[in-house]
Amino acid sequence: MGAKRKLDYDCPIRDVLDRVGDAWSVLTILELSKGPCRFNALKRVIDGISQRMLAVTLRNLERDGLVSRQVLPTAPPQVEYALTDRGHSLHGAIGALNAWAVEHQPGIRRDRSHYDQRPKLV
Amino acid sequence: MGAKRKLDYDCPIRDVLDRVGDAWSVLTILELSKGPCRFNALKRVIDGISQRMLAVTLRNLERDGLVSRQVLPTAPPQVEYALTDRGHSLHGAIGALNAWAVEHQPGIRRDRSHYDQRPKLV
DNA sequence: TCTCATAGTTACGTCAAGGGAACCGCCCTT
DNA sequence: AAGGGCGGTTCCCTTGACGTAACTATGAGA
Repeated sequence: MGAKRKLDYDCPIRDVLDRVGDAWSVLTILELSKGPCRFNALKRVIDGISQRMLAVTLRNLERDGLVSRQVLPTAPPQVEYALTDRGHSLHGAIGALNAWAVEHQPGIRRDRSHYDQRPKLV
Repeated sequence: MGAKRKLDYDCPIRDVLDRVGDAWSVLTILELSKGPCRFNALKRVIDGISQRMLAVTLRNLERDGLVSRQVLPTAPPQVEYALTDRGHSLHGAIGALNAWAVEHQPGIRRDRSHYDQRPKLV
């Protein structure tokens, strides 16, 4: 069984982790938390994302009701993406994790380099 | 550049996501949150994990100071893994995310199947 | 002596996530 | 008429994550 186990998700957190574990999803949510944004604007501001991955990511977020997609009747038609209420609440939850990360990163960094430098005393 | 971008992590949340996004890490933390446990005991209780992945996962968790590894002077030597304080606090943060997941899963499920059934009105 | 358990490591093959680039129709500007 | 931005889709190919299986050492028990 190669790669990721997309196994039966009776477990709710797995559903979330599938989204939160994906870096592009998180970055997209973080960007959209600042306000609605259009496709190419997102593409420009999310550093390193490919056009394809942005499309895929937005589709998944939309599918989960985290992001809304609105086609503006302009010419040429523009598409505006925004966080839904649910998306905003997930952003909050991610914020909590982010707070943990910010608080503990220095210690983790320290332990990590310490671990890497120690001899292999298997 | 295939698969995951292990890019420069100035961003703390990326560090966390690298761990939290990994299903095995989360499952391991959840198991260890119940109390210390030995290698093969973990292997038996974490459904579907391979020996190799458990070893890799534990190494990474230990490296980040989330899990401690203690060799017991028994014969044959047994190795007991346990959450550190930091590990416990991460377990708390994951719990928050889990709460969000439990609360929103029904809605997500609904939206998801709704999305899947709607015609492709591109 | 043979086998089992404990706690791994190493080698190898596979498979799908994701990057890159080309392509699409539409409209605007030059 | 030729380019350029918008909002994607489709294809191919690489690569890294992961499972499988074999191998390690040590000591207990039959």
